[in-house]
Amino acid sequence: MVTRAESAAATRRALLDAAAELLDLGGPDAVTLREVGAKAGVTRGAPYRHFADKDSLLTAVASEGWERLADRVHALRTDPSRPASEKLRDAVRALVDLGRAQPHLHRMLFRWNDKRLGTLERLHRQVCGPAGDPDAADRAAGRFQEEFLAVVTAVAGERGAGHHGALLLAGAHGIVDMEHGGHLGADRWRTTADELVGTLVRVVVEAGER
Amino acid sequence: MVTRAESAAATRRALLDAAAELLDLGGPDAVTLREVGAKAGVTRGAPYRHFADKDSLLTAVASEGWERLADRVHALRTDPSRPASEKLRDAVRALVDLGRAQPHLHRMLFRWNDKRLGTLERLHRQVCGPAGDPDAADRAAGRFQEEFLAVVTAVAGERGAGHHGALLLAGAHGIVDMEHGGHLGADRWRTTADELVGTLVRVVVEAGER
DNA sequence: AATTTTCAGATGACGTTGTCACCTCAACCA
DNA sequence: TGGTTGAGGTGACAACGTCATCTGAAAATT
Repeated sequence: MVTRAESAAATRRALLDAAAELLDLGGPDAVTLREVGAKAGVTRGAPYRHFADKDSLLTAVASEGWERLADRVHALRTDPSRPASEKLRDAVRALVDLGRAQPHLHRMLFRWNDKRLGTLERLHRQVCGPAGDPDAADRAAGRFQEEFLAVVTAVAGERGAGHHGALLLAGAHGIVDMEHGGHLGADRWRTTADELVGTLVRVVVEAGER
Repeated sequence: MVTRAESAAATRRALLDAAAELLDLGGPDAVTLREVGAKAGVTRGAPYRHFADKDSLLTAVASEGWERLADRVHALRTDPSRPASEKLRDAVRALVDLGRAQPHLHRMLFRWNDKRLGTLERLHRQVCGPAGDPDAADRAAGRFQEEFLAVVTAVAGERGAGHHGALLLAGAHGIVDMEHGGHLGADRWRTTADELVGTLVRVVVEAGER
């Protein structure tokens, strides 16, 4: 026998999986609540028992993406059998790999607060208080950032670690994003995304050591 | 008296302006063909006389964004009154400024081939031949890249200019994109987007000189 | 054990959207 | 001048997000 809580949890999981799969295949617009429901074996209205709206569902998917990334970097960081510099390279590569394997999810990770127009967002938060769901994604992304920052610190020391960590993250994200857009494909640059990531890490680490 | 061609050209312009304005205000989803038409003084069906579909309209807007950027960098590059290193800094800053002023347009610039799933896209192009509209955006983006590359070459020389140019572009794009997403706002990094751009340019130029 | 409450899920409905087929009519060309 | 063209208007359609309402079974209460 299945308790109600179990059944609900299973449905929620199925909804998240279905949404993630549709996201990978066709991007956010391809994630229709009707099809998500169908894939999860429920009807179009069911998702509203688990998520406030479509955006919340996608935010939850992004949230799990950050979690996975954070776990991976954490495992990497706490592995004593490898030198710190290798760890940093692999931490960056973890982000790049996820971006390569799941381009649309990558886009989602760096877009969960897309709707806010900057200023409007802060006003909204001041008035309504922090919303429940976005904060989950916020926290998950924060966990990844903490882990990543720790890896950077292990290599470059406390001094300017945040600055260089942010530069690494932004650089890696930019490279992956431009690769998706086809902006690195032109043979104008005479390079590849992999070479760029390599140079990025080397150059930033050297700057950090100085 | 207005000729038909003039009237049509004016409508097309009005449609592009309206779409660009709506894009700036609320992102791609806020660009409704109905509202675009209304702003341009026509009805919802009229845009289809000028653009194949909504995506083509947005692609055309992105195309003009690239054009503007290319023009700006070109003017900068051919100004003899300033040192090459300053020009490079300002070329990067041109991209950053546009990203700051028009976040949604920035997103659009790096996303005009979002729908393609990489492999699928190439198959489609092989079968159907190059589509008319995406190639326009492609060319406009290419013009910007050429101009930017020329600026980089003037500073760092031919050797590895493409590599370092691509790294600069990807880095700048990544920084702006992360800023939009709020991922630089956390005081975890103890830095700002401006500082990051500064470090990026300095570090890459140093690497290029070596 | 019987009854009430709760809540996941189903269903019908509504407004909005992109898109198309069809219509109109003024500018254009022969 | 009469036919052609093509920009724009209009009605219609399917798909979508979302909500109000209903249902039935699990859970809580008595």
